[in-house]
Amino acid sequence: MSLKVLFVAEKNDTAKEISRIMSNNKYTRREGLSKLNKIYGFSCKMLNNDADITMASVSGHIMTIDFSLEFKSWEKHPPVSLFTAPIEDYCPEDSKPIVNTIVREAKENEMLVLWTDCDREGEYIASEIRHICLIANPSIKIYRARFSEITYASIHTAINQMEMINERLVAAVDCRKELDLRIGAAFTRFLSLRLQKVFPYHFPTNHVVSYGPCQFPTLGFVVDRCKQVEHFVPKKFYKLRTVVERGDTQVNFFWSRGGIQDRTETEQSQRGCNQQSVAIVYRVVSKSKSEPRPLPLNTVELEKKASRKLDMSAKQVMMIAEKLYTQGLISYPRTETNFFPPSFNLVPLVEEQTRAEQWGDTARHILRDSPTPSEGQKSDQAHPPIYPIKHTSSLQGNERKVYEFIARHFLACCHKDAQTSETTVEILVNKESFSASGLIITARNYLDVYPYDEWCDRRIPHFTQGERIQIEGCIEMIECETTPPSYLTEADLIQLMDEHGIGTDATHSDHIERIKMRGYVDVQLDGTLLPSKLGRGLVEGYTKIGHNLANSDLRAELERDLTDICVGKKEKNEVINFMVHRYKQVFTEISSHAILIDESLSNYFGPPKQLRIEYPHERDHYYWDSIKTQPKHLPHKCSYTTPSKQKSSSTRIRHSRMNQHPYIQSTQIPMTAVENDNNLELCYCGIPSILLTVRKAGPNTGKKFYTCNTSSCEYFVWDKTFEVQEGGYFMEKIPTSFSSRRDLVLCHCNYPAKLRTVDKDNLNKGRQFYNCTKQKGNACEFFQWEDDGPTLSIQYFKNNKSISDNPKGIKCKCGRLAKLRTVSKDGFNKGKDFYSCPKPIGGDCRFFKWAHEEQIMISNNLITSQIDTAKLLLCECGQLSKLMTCKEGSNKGRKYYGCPKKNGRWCGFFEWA
DNA sequence: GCAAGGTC
Repeated sequence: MSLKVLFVAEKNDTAKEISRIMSNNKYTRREGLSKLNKIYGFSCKMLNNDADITMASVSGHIMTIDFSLEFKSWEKHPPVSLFTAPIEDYCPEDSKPIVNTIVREAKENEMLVLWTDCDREGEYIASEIRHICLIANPSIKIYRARFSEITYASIHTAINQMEMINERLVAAVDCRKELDLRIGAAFTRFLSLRLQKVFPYHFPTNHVVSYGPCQFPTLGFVVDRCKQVEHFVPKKFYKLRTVVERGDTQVNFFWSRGGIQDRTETEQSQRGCNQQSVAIVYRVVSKSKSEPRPLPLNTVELEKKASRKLDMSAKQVMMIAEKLYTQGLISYPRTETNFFPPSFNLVPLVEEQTRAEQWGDTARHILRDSPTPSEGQKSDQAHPPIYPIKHTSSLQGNERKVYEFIARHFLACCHKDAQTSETTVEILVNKESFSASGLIITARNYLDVYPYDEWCDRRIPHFTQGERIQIEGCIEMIECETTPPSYLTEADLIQLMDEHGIGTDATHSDHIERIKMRGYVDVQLDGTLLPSKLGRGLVEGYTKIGHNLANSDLRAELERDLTDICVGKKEKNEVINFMVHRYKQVFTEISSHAILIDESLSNYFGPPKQLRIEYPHERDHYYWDSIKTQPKHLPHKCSYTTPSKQKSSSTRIRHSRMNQHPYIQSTQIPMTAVENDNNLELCYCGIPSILLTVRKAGPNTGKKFYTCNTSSCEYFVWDKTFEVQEGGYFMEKIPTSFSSRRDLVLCHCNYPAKLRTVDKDNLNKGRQFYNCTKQKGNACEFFQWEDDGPTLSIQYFKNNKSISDNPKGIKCKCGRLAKLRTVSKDGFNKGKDFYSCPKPIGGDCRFFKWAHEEQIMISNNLITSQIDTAKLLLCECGQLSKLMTCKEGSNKGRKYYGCPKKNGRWCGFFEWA
């Protein structure tokens, strides 16, 4: 009885090649449910058994992740919530035929062998396939085959040394995926939504201003280079030169000391030399040198060299390479490997190229000496270097250029190094040495087929050692200047990304393309990259806040953590928790200082067109989080105002804002600044905040709140000493003397409190205090020492609901007599009475109870079982809050109350149950 | 509408 075994590879190409090798070319092929992934069949020996093999494949990752439906809307939840929002795995539509094929085949086999690439992502893809197969066939035995190249020897070694999936590698990829999504999405939503509001003409609704941990460092490289160029200060330096005529040739002899910055010293040497009329040939040296042929081609080199030499972007090059690969013209183009394994048979590949009209001769020449490929050191342990498979002469345009480059490069590295002879002639003039050199290519070898390396002869006439040359005193001084570095080309950028570990070989060109698409960089006519106004403004804004998100160190640090997970030094959750916490802190600081980003962008885009501060719940959605997380007293980074200049009057405050703040000039929603002289509420900038009144019609009309006086931070707090209720009372904060205060002290029942004296024998004997005038049982719990500091005073207004409205003495959660109020908001419950805490909103205990039980109406969208009726809470927009459960994160399972509204109408109310 | 990573 034969073993029935299912093999699954990472891509169809690998599946086919493994099948070919293991079956000695005797395999069958049938269609799968996915057009691109065929199913191969063959028999072989496996674990000392006969085995019937079914070889299937996937196309990279099967599953992907995204936030749960609840968090898909950009407006429903603040971006900061994405740091902890639930994430779900799902199977995209185009993966379903692949999954269905694997499921079908897994049911038919007793063993599964995973042949995915031998890297971190390959290990993860293996785990995805395992997951699917186990659902289809829970008893299937699972093994992992590891191979570093697709050769007979490697495949047979892999099958005889099968292993288990390395869970650490899987955990590392899990970690990367989650962090990339959370961090990328949080910052992208935050920035997009903000700029859409602040610069609506430049960033209309739905315009995306993205952040990603790879794309932003890529932008950072471009910005850095641009700044290096701009800040470059040229320095003068001086050289000496003399020109010697020999026959028809003029030979430039340059001062052996090169260039020096000291002009006086150079002039002294020049004068000394010019006193001589004769130079002596001191030394003539000729030496042979090898000019090495290129290394076998990997992806990074293909992108770099082809984009340099073929006038194409790296992305274009890769897209064409992929097309050539699918046409069977070249090998797999995503590879890090730059050496051919010893077992690799190059001869048939070179033979194929003898058919080429332009380089066929070189191919024949290589075959005569047998190919000897150059050898690099890099390997991805999965793929060979890029080489041409079939010759074709039918390609046109850029496809032809890329194919020709790959073919010529392949032949060049199979050829021999070029040989040169370099001759250096040194002359002495007044003890100063001058030299000239020439270069002759003695054997072109690989250069015959590789025009991308530009070598040419630089001939020098014959000189004899000891020879005397007339120079006739013509030593000249040349004044030079140092020059700035050049702007980055795509090739330079790929080099930097490679060096700093930004992205992978397969994604470098994607990241470059993305920062072009987002409008962060512009491509110059010469192909170099310059940061756009947007790209530059963003990097400058983040840097001003103190978090340069464009720095590549952030990604490098994550890569180190991922490596630590792979080697068992760290745990996945440890890294996720740490990074989420850290980036959330960065996010909070950036969101509370985002004015600095606006400011940086306004340097390029002009003043913002819209007032940022409107009605609190219409402010940026991260507002809610910044209040909840209370990032108090961040370093003062405001640049607009100083506290001392704006304390005298409300009018002056407003003028100072209008004069100094570009946003205020285009205020669309009028606000009133209130007398603020004694305000000690400091905003996050550490300066006195301003007290404003909500003017916009809505449930909070007339309410007052403190916010940053310069709009430099996101500070926002409802004023707890003011409250305007329908027909209610008006509380005003006034510092009162103790004597004048006496008649005004009210208890929680809103009755004048009674002044009493402690008569018990204790430390407070004789001390006076206020409490409720009513008898025990009916009295509220108000208590206040008479000799305490300034307190609140209250003026009555008409129609105040009184104690008679709470005859049952219903108390709120903080022990005060609950206040009877009426729902004024339009809606199902308008006009209904309810009891709530008497304290102003913001400082209240959030107690809620309908005045008449029979009136209890629950919105249709709430399910009764979800509501803890003992704790009905009103959210900030007047709705009954909804009891919900955290689905993920450190608070998983913990219940909380939140605003029940959806679709961007969510008010931000939140309280742990 | 957001990230980065596979592959096609």
